[in-house]
Amino acid sequence: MARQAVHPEMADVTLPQVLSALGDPIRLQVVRVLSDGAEHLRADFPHTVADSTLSHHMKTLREAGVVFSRPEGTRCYVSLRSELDDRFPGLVRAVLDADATSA
Amino acid sequence: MARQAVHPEMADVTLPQVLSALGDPIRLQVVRVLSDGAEHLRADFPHTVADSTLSHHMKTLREAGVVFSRPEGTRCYVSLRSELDDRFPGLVRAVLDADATSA
DNA sequence: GTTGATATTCGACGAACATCGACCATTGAA
DNA sequence: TTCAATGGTCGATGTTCGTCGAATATCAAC
Repeated sequence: MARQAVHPEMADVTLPQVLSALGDPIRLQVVRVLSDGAEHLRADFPHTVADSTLSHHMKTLREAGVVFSRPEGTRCYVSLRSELDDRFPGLVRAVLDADATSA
Repeated sequence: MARQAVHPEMADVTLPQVLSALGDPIRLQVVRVLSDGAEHLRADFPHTVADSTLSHHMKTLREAGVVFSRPEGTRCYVSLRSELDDRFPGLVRAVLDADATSA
């Protein structure tokens, strides 16, 4: 993969930014996959869009402080950023619960 | 005001739609004002944008099932839609709490 | 009626976004 | 040292979004 791991400081992350990032069906689907707390690879995420498009969504989630990307070799392990819960306690949980009960 | 009351069925409201609606600073500010559970008038909302712009944001919130508009005379009373909490339990509360603790 | 207050709609604009295909960068292995 | 695999970046394109001012609709009060 190309370099890069631009993760913002949690203090710089705003609530509208986070909600906006979660307010897209594909990105929400990504977060749902990550909700088990484990690291996941590209293969676990939706193939409903082009790879480049998914990259874009990942970038959005990363820049909103929602996910953490850890490159390893040619792979890229993605997980939820736990610090997000320090900044906005209970928020992600509430969103995931809402997502689960609305299915 | 022009006749209007396009409130969607709660069942048709999607989570991304709600999150997207809340993912804007001005709309979030509106929801914060409404968080006391009471009805509010235009005058209570931010004057930082043009009236027409605020109308637009109100429409977005209405169509996302977040707020309820009740015209009365020339006024327009706006409040949070309580059914939203039936559809996505705890969501709005979590967002408002996150908003409060991040200030 | 006419006027004034209040809110929505309309038409327009630039900015931001989602999407794609094509290309580039990094790495591990043949 | 090539090569394939993985994933990120770039440029283009069409769409949506936030914003405004102006026009319109509604109602109250005179």
